[in-house]
Amino acid sequence: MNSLSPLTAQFVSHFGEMGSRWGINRTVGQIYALIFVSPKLLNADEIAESLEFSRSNVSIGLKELQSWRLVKLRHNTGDRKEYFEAPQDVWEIFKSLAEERRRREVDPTLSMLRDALLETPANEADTYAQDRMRQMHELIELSSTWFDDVQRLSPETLARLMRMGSSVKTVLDMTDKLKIVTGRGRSVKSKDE
Amino acid sequence: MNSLSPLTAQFVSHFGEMGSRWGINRTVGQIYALIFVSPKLLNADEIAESLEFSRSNVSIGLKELQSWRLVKLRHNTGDRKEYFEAPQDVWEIFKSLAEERRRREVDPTLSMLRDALLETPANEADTYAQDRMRQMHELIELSSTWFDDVQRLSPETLARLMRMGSSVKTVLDMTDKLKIVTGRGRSVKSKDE
DNA sequence: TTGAATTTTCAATAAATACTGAAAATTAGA
DNA sequence: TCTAATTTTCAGTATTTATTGAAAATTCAA
Repeated sequence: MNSLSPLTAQFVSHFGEMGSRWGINRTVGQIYALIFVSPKLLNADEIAESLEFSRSNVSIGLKELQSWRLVKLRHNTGDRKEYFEAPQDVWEIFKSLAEERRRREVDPTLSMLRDALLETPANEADTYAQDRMRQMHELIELSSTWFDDVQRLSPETLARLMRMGSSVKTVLDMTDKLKIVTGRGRSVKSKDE
Repeated sequence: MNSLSPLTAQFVSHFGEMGSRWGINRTVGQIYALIFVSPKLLNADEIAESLEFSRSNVSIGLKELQSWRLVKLRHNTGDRKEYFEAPQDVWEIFKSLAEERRRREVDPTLSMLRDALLETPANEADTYAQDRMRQMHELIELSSTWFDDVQRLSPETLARLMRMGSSVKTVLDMTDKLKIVTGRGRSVKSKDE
């Protein structure tokens, strides 16, 4: 890793390792890490130089990162090169990642499950299998629509919710009581309402 | 896939594909899927037979699944073979998965970041890099302690929270008002309180 | 303890994935 | 339009990861 400060080198190399546990590969992880901590926009040649990868490898990696919406392409005036940066807001980054994983992994699974649930079970075992698939479908559907909802909260509200931690239960209980008293909203029933 | 019903075959093969996008590999994904939808405990030979993998491959795959706490080992009376099953409760499964990912991916990253944050930046660029790392650390720390908290909620409370979706904001606002009126708890201040 | 049943390990091989350099394609200004 | 700068593609190679069969280790009941 040519001329990287020890601090950055450490970070970059950790992301390389982690990258491969993730779907993403080592190179891509390192490229991202480098861009993430860089105070200035970087171009592909600089990245290839710093990380000692071939130019073509960097090109492929950057394409991958763009497809995950983790890096943004920029142009500097009077320079034909393409420059890259990571979005500033880490929440934004987190959301892109989540959205993209959802698109690639969750949605296809939901769609497969939906199809499977429409089929007529051929025997006992199929009936059981279908029931398991139903449970899985329900869980995934519930958690992903919830994630959608939460994502739409303002960062402030979200932070508030998070800071609240498990004491959120008290709050829920409180509002249920209020609803019962005032008669507003539907009261909360058992799981299968 | 020997003698699997079309329904199960479809499910198993989807998990195979997905498995490789995940950290897990194709074989492991398929083994898990098969166990998940099976109405009875399965032993390694049955799995090898159904999926047409070598016995040793199944053995390795099962070890991997156990290390993720995704399958449980059982013994049938009067039979020396080891039988496997997936936990019944899909929430349990989800939690194991999350915990294990955390242990393997999140915790090492947090620890690397903490180390990096203790170092003295050598120059401008390092100062910036460290600041970016601080942002990342904060986000990861916040979301993982939150996840811990949420995980501790009863399934009912959790379901309640989820069903509530983004209207949770209204509830938070409501309680803030109550707290102000009654003077209980600390009021919620700006992000950097 | 022994030994049959069973699981695990391991070295060899196969398959998949990553990486490179060189050539082709694209781009934007002259 | 032409050309130099730049990015992308691609076929070949290297590396990593997955898979297997056979041998070793373990286990449990007799």
